[in-house]
Amino acid sequence: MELGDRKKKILQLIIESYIETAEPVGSRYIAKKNDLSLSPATIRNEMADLEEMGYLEQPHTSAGRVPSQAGYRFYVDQLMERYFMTMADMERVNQALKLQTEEIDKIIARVCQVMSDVTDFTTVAVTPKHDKSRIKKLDLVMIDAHSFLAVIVTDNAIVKNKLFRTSGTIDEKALKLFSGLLNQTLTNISIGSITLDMINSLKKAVPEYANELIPVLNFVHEVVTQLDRSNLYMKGANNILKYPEFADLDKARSFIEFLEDGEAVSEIIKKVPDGAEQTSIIIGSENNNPHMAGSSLILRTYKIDDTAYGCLGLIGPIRMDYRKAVSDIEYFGRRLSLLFEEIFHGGET
Amino acid sequence: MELGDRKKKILQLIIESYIETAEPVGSRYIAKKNDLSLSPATIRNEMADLEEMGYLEQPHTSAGRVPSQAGYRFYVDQLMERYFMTMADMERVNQALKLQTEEIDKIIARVCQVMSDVTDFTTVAVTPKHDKSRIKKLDLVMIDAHSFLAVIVTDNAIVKNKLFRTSGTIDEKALKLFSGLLNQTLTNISIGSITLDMINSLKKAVPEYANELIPVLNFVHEVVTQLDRSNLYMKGANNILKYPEFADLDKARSFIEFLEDGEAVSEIIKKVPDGAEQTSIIIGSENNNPHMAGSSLILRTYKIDDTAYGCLGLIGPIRMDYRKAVSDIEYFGRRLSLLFEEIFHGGET
DNA sequence: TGTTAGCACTCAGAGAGAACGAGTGCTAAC
DNA sequence: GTTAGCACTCGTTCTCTCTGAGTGCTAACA
Repeated sequence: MELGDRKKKILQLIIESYIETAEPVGSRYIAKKNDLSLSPATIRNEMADLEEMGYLEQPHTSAGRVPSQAGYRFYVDQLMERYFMTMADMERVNQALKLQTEEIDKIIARVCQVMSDVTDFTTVAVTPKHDKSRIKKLDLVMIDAHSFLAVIVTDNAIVKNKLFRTSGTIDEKALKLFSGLLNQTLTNISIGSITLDMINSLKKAVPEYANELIPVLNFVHEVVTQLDRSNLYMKGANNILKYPEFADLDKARSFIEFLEDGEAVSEIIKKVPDGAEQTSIIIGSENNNPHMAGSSLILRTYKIDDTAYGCLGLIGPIRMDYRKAVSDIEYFGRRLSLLFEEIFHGGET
Repeated sequence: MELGDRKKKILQLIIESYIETAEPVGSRYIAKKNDLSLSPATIRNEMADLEEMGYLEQPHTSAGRVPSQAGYRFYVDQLMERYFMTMADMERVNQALKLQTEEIDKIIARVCQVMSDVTDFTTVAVTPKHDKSRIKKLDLVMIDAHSFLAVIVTDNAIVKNKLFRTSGTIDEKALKLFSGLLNQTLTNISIGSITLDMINSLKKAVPEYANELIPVLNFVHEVVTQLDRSNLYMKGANNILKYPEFADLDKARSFIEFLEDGEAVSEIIKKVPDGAEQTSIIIGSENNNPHMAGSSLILRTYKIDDTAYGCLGLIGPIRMDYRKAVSDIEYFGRRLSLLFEEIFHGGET
């Protein structure tokens, strides 16, 4: 059966009312609420049809209707109107983002935090893999006679460091030698192409300093592996406590624990196609994870540079305000892409 | 009135039973539970006395007794027996801590996380002020013709960095000049003694490069201010959902929000005397914050080095297992002090 | 043919009251 | 000083009824 305009309108009204109030919607309410000028009885007929088609459900005989998962899907695909973020929220976002520039990952973590504050949802953010970036400089800074610090800087300004203690005393000269060696071999090639063999071969280059060098090489390997992987940030997991869906405390707590583990969410996000700035809406059980069957995800990719994309996400109950969520996340995604554009190709700071 | 041994024993039993079950404790239960071999009636007399003295309270006539704040205080000061952390928990802690060495703040954040997992409490950790540490090296790494990265390394291995973009092109020579200038003036003196004047005076040294240098100087100032301040980490705020005290969802949520703000907790921790490794127990309204009147804090200082102390904390309901909490936090404190001892004065890595 | 008024029916939720039982304080006897 | 006995309190739980929002169906209407 094809959905007539009137049915569409009714479905939309029901869904939007339910999103707002979390209460089953009755025919009377719809009849009064708007300009269709139809009697409750007529609305009831239409609602019965919509239920038959699978877009609505009835918690029990004497309750109103509630959107089904298919109902939300139809709404999101065909009925949902565009929403615009309020100026106040935009201002808030801009304020939060205009703080000092810092490490990429920290910027992303902060966006995640702000997004959770603004949207009242649990937010996640995946940092890009840095397998395409290159080590720009590998510095060994002497701290005292028994310790030095290794600092790795990449061409997209990621800095990793680690302190080392040595058994014997070390001197600047040995450190210079090491760092020369390391810089020679490992800089200016993409992280993804650095292999364990390459790193290991360096061990043989200075056998007399092997004791000191091996831990440094392990560190390099660790950093390379780390950068080759994307990272998941999650903020505001306890925002779910704001939704009546999670009024049951045990349910809420175990869901928060499940979320904070991060594994499952990562799994879902991985399936988002890479390489284009776009928004995905995953409703309820569409995510194929029984623990999250009652939740929806809105995902949005963002661009770091031509070789790296990351992903932002909102997690909320199925009955979430998709209009607002989509508009919000798109704003954040755009802002973030823009910010990186500025950082990497923009004017002066 | 002085507390006889029998009264003490009864008080202890009541408190420990209440800590375990969160249910008011009746006379029958105490009479049966243990070897006092007294009848419920006798226990009731004693309980009435203890209530009169202010150590116990009655939620209502027909309920059992519940410890008062004064009761917990007396328990903590005089009755509480030593408890030893289980080997399993210790093992868990050691596993979590033996991962790679990294930035001090990150180690502390991780300890905070592990502590929250092991204890089921909300945990906080204050990183030490680094006002006594010194800038060891200030490096400017050229990234491309229009950008460079400033990296600051302190003598206790803290690394801060920031990316800068320049309007004109820059060359290695100018960067060398800058970094020479900066290193000359700012290294090897304690962070606390670096003044804004000192930083500003550098602006005049190379007027021709002022445009490029000023942002860097601002960054230096920012880092110095940051290091001069202690940082608060908080983990497991939603652990409070595990306690029946927070069965009311709204209460729980607003308390979590209040906690995560961090301000109030910082305020309380500030009052802990610095400079010695010790445990403080702050019960209920003793913390002087109405929002936290229903919670207790266990605080433990730890030592980074002779000039810097930090603080770990557990936050839970007043009815918390003080025995276990104290033992746990002391173990973590000791482990952390030890870890830093190793990092800064220990053998090889 | 679509719309509507009318009506019987369903069922969750609120409220009232009764029964229960855990616990108390007091008294009197041991 | 201790304990058995007993009346009393009061939160909790259960049952029952009542209420009202909402439904589906039927028959009349435009």
